[in-house]
Amino acid sequence: MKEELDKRYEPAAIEQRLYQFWEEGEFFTPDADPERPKFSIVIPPPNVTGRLHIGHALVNTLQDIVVRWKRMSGFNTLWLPGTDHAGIATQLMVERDLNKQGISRHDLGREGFEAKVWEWKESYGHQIIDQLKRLGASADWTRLRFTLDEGLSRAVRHVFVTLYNDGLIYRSLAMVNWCPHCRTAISDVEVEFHERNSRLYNIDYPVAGSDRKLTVATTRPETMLGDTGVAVHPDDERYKDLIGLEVILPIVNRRIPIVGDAILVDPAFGTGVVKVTPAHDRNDYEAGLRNNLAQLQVIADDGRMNAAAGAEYEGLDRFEARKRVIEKLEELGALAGSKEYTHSVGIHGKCDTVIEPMISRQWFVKIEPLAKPAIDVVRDGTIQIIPQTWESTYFNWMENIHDWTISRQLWWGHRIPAFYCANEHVIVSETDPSSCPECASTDIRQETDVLDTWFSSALWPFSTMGWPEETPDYKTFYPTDTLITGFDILFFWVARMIMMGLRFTGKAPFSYVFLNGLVRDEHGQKMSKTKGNVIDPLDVIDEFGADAVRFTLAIFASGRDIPLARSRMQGYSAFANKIWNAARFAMMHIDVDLKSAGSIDRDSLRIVERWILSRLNETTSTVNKALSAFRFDEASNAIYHFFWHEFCDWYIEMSKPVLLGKHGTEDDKRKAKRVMLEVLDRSLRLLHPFMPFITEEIWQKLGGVEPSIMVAPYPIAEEVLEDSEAERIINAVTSMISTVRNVRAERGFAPKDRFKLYVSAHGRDEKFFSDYAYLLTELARLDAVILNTEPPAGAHHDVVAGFTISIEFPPKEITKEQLEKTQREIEKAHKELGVLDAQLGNEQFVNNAPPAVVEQARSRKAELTARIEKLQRNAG
RNA sequence: GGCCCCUUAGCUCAGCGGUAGAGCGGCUGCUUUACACGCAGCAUGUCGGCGGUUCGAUCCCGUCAGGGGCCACCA
Repeated sequence: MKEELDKRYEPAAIEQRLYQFWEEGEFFTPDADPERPKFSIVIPPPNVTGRLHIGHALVNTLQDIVVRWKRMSGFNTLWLPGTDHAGIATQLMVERDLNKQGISRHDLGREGFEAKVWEWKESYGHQIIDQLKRLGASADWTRLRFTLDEGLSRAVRHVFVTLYNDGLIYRSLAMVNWCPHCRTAISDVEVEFHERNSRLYNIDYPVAGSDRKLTVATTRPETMLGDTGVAVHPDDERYKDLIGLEVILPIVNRRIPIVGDAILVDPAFGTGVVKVTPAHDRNDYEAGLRNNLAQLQVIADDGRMNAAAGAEYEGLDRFEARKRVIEKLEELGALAGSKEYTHSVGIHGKCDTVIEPMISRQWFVKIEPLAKPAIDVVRDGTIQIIPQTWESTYFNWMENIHDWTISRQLWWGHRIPAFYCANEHVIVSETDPSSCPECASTDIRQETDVLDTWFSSALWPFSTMGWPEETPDYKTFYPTDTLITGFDILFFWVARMIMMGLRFTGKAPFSYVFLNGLVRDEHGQKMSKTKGNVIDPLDVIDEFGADAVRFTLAIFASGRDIPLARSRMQGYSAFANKIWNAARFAMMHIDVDLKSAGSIDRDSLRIVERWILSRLNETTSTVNKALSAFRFDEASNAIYHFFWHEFCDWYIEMSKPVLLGKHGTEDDKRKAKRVMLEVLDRSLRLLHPFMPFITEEIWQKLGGVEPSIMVAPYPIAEEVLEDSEAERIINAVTSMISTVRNVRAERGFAPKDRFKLYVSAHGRDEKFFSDYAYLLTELARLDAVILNTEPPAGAHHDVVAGFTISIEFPPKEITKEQLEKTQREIEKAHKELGVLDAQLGNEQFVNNAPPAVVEQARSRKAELTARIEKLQRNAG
């Protein structure tokens, strides 16, 4: 071997080359071996025109970790990638671009516009895919899907038609959330409520034929133009006599009825009188139906007032109309005051426009029959949501679910497979009908609305596998195993996939849902362009390497929000460099590669080698367990700690005397090299899912049998490698070394000063400390280790890991500070001893506590007693 | 109003019944032949307050106080 590595790890130099090697080697594509168990996962499809942001980086890093882990663990693994057509988002983006050129989508017409968006998709659709590749994502790109692909579109049509025929899709006039900017209906979950400062206006409505007036309050005065009634509580003594009379609506001077409505009106709230605008308010709509009030639409699709609002207001934007109405009311003396008011306002998150409730004919999914079984599978554990605390949120939402508005008045999306004939008969069909089955009319036109993007995403786990055909992929890989996504789309996506999956495949689409948190900045603030605290994953990949970015995301990923800091990524790029240099050191000494290295004769190993293998074994066990439980943080932490602080800090240092020929036989050296190679190999494989690039690069230089580390077997813990004896003794050695270093620094000696160490050890331990004294002399920089001999007067005494030791220093004045420090330590030990004495003196403790705990307390007491005695000698 | 989460070292967080931990930052040494993106050492905590359960509580239960999230309501 003896191959030289560069002194520093340069990620940019290898990442692209290795990714290309993987892709060309077809390592991401599962084989057709039906003997091996399968593992499958589908990507949460990013928007096709999107750009990779840090949230994508997180969710895809976690998926890739799981996928690489499973693949190496022997599963026939499929990670199925794809993109989403993202109806509104994409349409808005393309429209914005057209607007810059002074073109509106209406200039192009529907077909022309659609063609334009497809052009966009061709130009920018691969961008996010390329960016995922830079992250190291090992998805099977040969199976790349897009929600508007023909196959997926057919699944969409099939589901729509089936649900329609089952009576679960209906078309109806109803109050919906209308976005005047996008000019489409949107579903309830798409409405975001934000607190806004506003004013609450009181308006006097004179009662017709009386000198009384009713005062109503509103934050939306312009809607009064569409009022068709006022309501009071039927039992309200103040007003009940007025029910059945009319008020005269100011400005428009229309007479509208006073009705009694116990549901709409809370007599204790405000004036106890409510203006009723059935066409522009959800509650008023219901109240209007109950009381036979007219529905008068005064706001048009585009958010401007229409002719029904009156000539004075027609054509004005609703907010401009609001101002004018207030002015007019003041002028008429009908404004009875106003006050500042904070309330939540429905906003369309995609375009930041205030939602206008509107009556409109839309398509809906009757959701309750779909929700029930979807609740059951989570309740009975068929699907597990992790962290589990999200389950109550899921239940809460599913149990109060409303019908799903699925039609969108957009051009970009799956056009609803419904048709109307000249006689307005509705034909719902997967294929285009040539004539109406009811009236034989051949004058057929298709519904112009498209479906909510989430309608197609809801089918993603099976539509991507070729469903409704029973394709080999569908049979092999559906249902999938795990879903990893953000909690923010639990309702939008996860819940709907569960409902649709159960309904159409009869199976839960996955068994585990891991919901990751939000990536925030280092102080827990949301990342936003305006705050300027956004971390661009591509920037940090350039700066620190993909492995460091991935590792940082993983080590924070426990399901909570992630406070991401550049300093952490810098820290883990240092870790990558550490790995690189450990490998560099190893390769300077190791002279066999993995292919030709024989097996290890464990029985003949020296204790240092037994120890590191035992530590690695425990790490392996921790990592596998943690990954099974989606504890990415615990898994990555365990490897980090092992590699840096056990393997590098201790094992490599302890192996140097042997490797450099300062100690031991040629055979010892050969074994040390073999174990060094073993630990490096296993560590790299263990680490590969987290840091795929650097591990591949080094592992290939070590000459692995498999063509790539990504298809080498993932380490599993083996009981034979557990070695408590080695752990006990090496723990004592490292503790002694730390104590010597510590005391050396405390007493103000230089690192080059050498001392003698006296250790009292008996039986097998005496043999050990005699054979392995070099570990102490080399690492603690000692002259000699002297066993079971009375140390000279003035030596420093201590008890470490059960062994009494003394350090013989050259004569040097002990300072006051040092004495005080010793006193503090004695006090601390006394305090702990006091606690132990109290415990052991307590019959309840001795009788009730587990024997191991009592035993531990006894031995700790013995050690503390001995230690206090030694420390007191140090203090003179 | 309903549900959920958080409060532990200067910062960001692990730990969740048996002697308080990590990373970053700070301080002191060290050009030790893998790595100064390094090595060694040091410091700092009434584990938010108050009760309770327990032989024992940072950990379990109750309660109060701060902070955050989701849903519903908001004339």
